[in-house]
Amino acid sequence: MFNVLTSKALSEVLRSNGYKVTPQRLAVYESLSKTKSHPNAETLFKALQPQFPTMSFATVYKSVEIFDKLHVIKVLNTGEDSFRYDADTSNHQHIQCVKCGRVDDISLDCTAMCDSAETKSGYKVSGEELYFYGLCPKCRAKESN
Amino acid sequence: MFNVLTSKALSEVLRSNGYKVTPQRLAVYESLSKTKSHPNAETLFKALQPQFPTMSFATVYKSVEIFDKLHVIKVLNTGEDSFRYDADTSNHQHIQCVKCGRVDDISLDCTAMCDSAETKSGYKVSGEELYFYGLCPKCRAKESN
DNA sequence: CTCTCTGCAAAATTTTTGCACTGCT
DNA sequence: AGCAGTGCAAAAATTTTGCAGAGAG
Repeated sequence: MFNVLTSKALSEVLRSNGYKVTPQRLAVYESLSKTKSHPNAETLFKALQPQFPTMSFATVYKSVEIFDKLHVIKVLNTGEDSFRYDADTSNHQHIQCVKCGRVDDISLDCTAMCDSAETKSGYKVSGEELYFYGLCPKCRAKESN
Repeated sequence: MFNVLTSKALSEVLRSNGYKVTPQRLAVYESLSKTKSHPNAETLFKALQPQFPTMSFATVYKSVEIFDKLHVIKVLNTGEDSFRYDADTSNHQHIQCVKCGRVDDISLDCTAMCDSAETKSGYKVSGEELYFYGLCPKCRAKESN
């Protein structure tokens, strides 16, 4: 279901791939794994500021780049100007509110669709990114007022 | 199937929405509608250079922004650094080669999946963007050498 | 103790904006 | 003729890079 790593597990992944375990990297990952808001680099950076006043943007970007490379996070691409990040690497999709911009998780089975995509395209499909857009429950409620 | 506008039809859409019909806008749209390569702004700009040496990046961006607003093109978001554009507004999806980066069209029926997304999320779903990733036929052939 | 990582600032990239001039209607 | 559009350059926004000093293993 919800699939995030403990600090210990992350440390192990980093170490075994030749990356050093640093407080900054642990902090970036921990911050990401504790939210469901799918933050972008700026939001992530701001969230880390209070506890890590010296943390820099460069470190945030360098950290998520490594995490992405090691497949311990997912990079989301909702069509905004900046990327969002998700520590939950379980197979799931995302839906964004066209009004307030929030991004939520959904869990859909898309094997049939991927198979169909493979057949129709002639590609060897290795992954997919599905984004849905619409009005979130809260905005729907406001809308009907 | 493949759903692009003639210059005449585009002119009509522009005019009826209060936008002026200019050679640059027609050229940007025509260039987009004549390729299946889903170019980004830079590629589009370079393709237009020979015929329109004075064309600027600003004009390309301003044009596609209007086209997007009028729903006569689609903006693609494959996860690269820049956006790609597609003049085909028919209901279809995209697949990108993880090796050579090319983007191809696929046509899938995703009504069932959208319904499922709506039910599971509580959102009122109004649209979706599906991206598949894998090895294109050409790169598969090279791979097996 | 070595060598990677951090943090800062500067650079690179993509996209947007301001403004004088052009040209569509 | 009026006013939106173009084109240039400068600005903004996001991400990347270089490098000196800090710190993990």
